Amino acid sequence: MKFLSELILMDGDNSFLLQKRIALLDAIDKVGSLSAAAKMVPLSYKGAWDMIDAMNNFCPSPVVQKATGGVGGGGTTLTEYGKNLVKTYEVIYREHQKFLETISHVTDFDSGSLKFFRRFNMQISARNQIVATVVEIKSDNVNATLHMKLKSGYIMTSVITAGAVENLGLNLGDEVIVIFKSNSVLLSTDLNLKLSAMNKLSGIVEKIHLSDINCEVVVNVGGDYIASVVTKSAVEALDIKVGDSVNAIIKSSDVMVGK
Amino acid sequence: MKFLSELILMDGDNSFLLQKRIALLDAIDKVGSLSAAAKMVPLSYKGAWDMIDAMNNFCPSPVVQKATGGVGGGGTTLTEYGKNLVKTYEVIYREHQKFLETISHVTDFDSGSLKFFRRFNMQISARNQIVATVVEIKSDNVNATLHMKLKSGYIMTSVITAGAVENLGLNLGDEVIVIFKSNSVLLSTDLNLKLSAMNKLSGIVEKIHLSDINCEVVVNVGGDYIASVVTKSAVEALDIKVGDSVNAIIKSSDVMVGK
DNA sequence: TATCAATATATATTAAGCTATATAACGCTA
DNA sequence: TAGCGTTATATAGCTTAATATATATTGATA
Repeated sequence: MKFLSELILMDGDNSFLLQKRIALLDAIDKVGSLSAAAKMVPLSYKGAWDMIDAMNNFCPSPVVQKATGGVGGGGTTLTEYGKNLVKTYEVIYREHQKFLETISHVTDFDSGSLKFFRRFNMQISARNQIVATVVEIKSDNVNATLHMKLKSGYIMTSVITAGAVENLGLNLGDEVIVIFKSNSVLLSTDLNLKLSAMNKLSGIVEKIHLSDINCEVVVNVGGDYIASVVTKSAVEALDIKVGDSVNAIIKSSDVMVGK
Repeated sequence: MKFLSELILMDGDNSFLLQKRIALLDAIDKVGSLSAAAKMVPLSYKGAWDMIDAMNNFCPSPVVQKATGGVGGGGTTLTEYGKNLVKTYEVIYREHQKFLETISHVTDFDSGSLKFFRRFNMQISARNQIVATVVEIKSDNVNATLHMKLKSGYIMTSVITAGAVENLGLNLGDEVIVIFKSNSVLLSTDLNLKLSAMNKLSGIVEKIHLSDINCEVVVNVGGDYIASVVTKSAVEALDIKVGDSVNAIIKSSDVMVGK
């Protein structure tokens, strides 16, 4: 979807104009008329008309459908494509704002470099990335123990270095991402198993994906999906099938935190 | 450094103007004169003068030092502050471009959401994040083995899911970030130790940071720093001191990859 | 002290974009 | 067929910002 980034983002010259364009689309969706939407934004009718015309020509698919004449004189409505454009813009805009906020914190003005990490804007290979809220922080000189609450209600524990807590600026109540590799996830069918200092999450097996040696098992834990890679023989020994109840077990030292 | 983000980034209305401002500063630094720099950008003299005046007034510290009269008529030179501004802008600009490029790939236009991860723009708690280049990819249905070359020449191995390789769009030659927790790093003084399927990196102990129970040891491996957290007793047993040669050992399944 | 090339400052012109306004075309309804 | 509120289209006017241009000022140097 390269075209989208060009329309929305590369337009750095005047992202302000872009915001008006999206506001216009949004208003059209609400009002059903270009002239009325133009007044809402506000924008002159011709200005609004030119914008829509430009977008319809530029986009691979029209953004609005216009009707002239008829009862009520006609009207303008968003196409499915136009609605997607608005929705996508909002996602990207929010993410962009977050980017702007973050980068000012991690940039070192005096040296002209990124303070902690060379790149913080990246995707990582870990399959398991779950949103959570920090509910407790315990720290000594070297290590810190974090407790985080998932939306399913489960509390997860992570042990990371105290330096990392400081670098991330972690505080109680922060929304964070709990990260762990699928290799770090063990499975157990003994639901009453007692373990210390471990994360134990009960869920339902959603999907099983086999290869010659390994096996990826996806477990639904209260709406969050956890991927586990275990050996094929382990799955056979436990006799795990889709729909079974299982425990996903993750060592707290295998759990990382992102913010 | 909140002010910086306001100057550089919040100026979304006309980041184009901003680019001109930076280009002007850069030209001044090269030429040593405002009028000559204005011609280079290009920009009218008054336009350039107004820009500089605005920046000098807006910034907490002047951006340039101007001299009128004297041999050669005077001149304009960047202050230390102005030089930092240019340097910092370049870092942020590059990072911003990367952001723009990435977000168009991970945004799903049809649903208006982020495709793979809810947030990819984050810092993570892992202390060890080292730049490397992908030199080999072996993949089966579930797992993939990656070989990556550090700038020090060492090859590191990572085992991640095949799905992750696909999501990240990993290819040979890509620049990636090797990520692992300091808890996953073992230390050994037996430099000839043979291990299979492990990452073994020789380096020099740079720093030792003690607490009651744990101990953080920082090892310099050919210019890259690797942090290891081990128990205090282990450090005492191995008798590790700053300046010693040690091996840092990381299981390949503990190594994550970021892009 | 005259000279020189730069800064400092003001004014008129140009360019671009948007607004305001007017008018035509349209097609359903009563 | 007359009425309506909308889209479609053209034009004149306003606003803003940048440019072009001109002129004064400055201070070390020959």
